[in-house]
Amino acid sequence: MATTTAQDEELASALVQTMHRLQDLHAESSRPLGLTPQQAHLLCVLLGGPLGMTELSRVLSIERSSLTSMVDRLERRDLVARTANPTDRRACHIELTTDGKSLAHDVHNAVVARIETLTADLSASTRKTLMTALQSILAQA
Amino acid sequence: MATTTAQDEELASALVQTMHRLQDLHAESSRPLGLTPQQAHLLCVLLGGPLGMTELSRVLSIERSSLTSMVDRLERRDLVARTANPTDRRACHIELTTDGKSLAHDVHNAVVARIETLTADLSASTRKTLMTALQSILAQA
DNA sequence: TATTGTTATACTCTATAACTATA
DNA sequence: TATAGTTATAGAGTATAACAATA
Repeated sequence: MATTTAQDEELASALVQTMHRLQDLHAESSRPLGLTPQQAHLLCVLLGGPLGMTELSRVLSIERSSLTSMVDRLERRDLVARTANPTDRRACHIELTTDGKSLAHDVHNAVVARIETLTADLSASTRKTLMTALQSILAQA
Repeated sequence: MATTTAQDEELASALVQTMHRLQDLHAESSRPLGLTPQQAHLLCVLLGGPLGMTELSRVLSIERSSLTSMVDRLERRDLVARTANPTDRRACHIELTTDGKSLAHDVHNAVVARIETLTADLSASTRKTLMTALQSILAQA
């Protein structure tokens, strides 16, 4: 059985605080570009290539029905497009338009730039250990 | 002028990914307790003591007008209460009720428990470095 | 005049349930 | 039957602008 120490809880709390701080920063970077944080996330995910609705909803951790309206709004702004899936007539691919790709790059760069200022003070070795730790955490998912 | 290396960007991207993963985990921990992630955040902030609307909106990074309706909903469920501020009749304190305090502890414990499973694999020294790095990042804010 | 909090309004995000078209 | 995506609906989160009461 797991014994939870005060240090464990402090670390977990620090991770939660950092999450909230990064969320704020993400929102602050998205807004000037005319995007909600959720829209920014969606566009950045699509930088990796087109995805179907079911797959995209899984990546974003939202219901497909919620995604439908999000995609509707972005499609109206010509930031994404629904394209037919040749091998399955029920399905579609969601892909970035030229404008969408450009905006996705902009928001990604803005977020990364903001975060880099937060990590600028860290030593090279701390940075390396941090990277390893984050990869370990992400691997649990 | 800042020179951005590929490693800097990788670290920033890993932080963003971790943020999204922790957000999901936070939502998954809140929902079974009947709370949205935003409501859970609000309640947990109030564990530190009562706050005025302006102060609370600043801590949560939302507009005061948005906070009004959130507090309305939580007050209807008897999780928080608005109490008068004796020294300023315009202002009020938002504080946890007995039920609210209990629920706030529950959600905090649930989130911490989930996060601890993610960091369980890290060595003591990695954990220590991670903690230091997070504190440095949080200090920038 | 400035500040505290609320109201009015309009969008966006989100889930659940029911539906259609296709596999 | 199962899956992909949508529609209908309801509630929650959010911002902007305008407001009342108090400082």
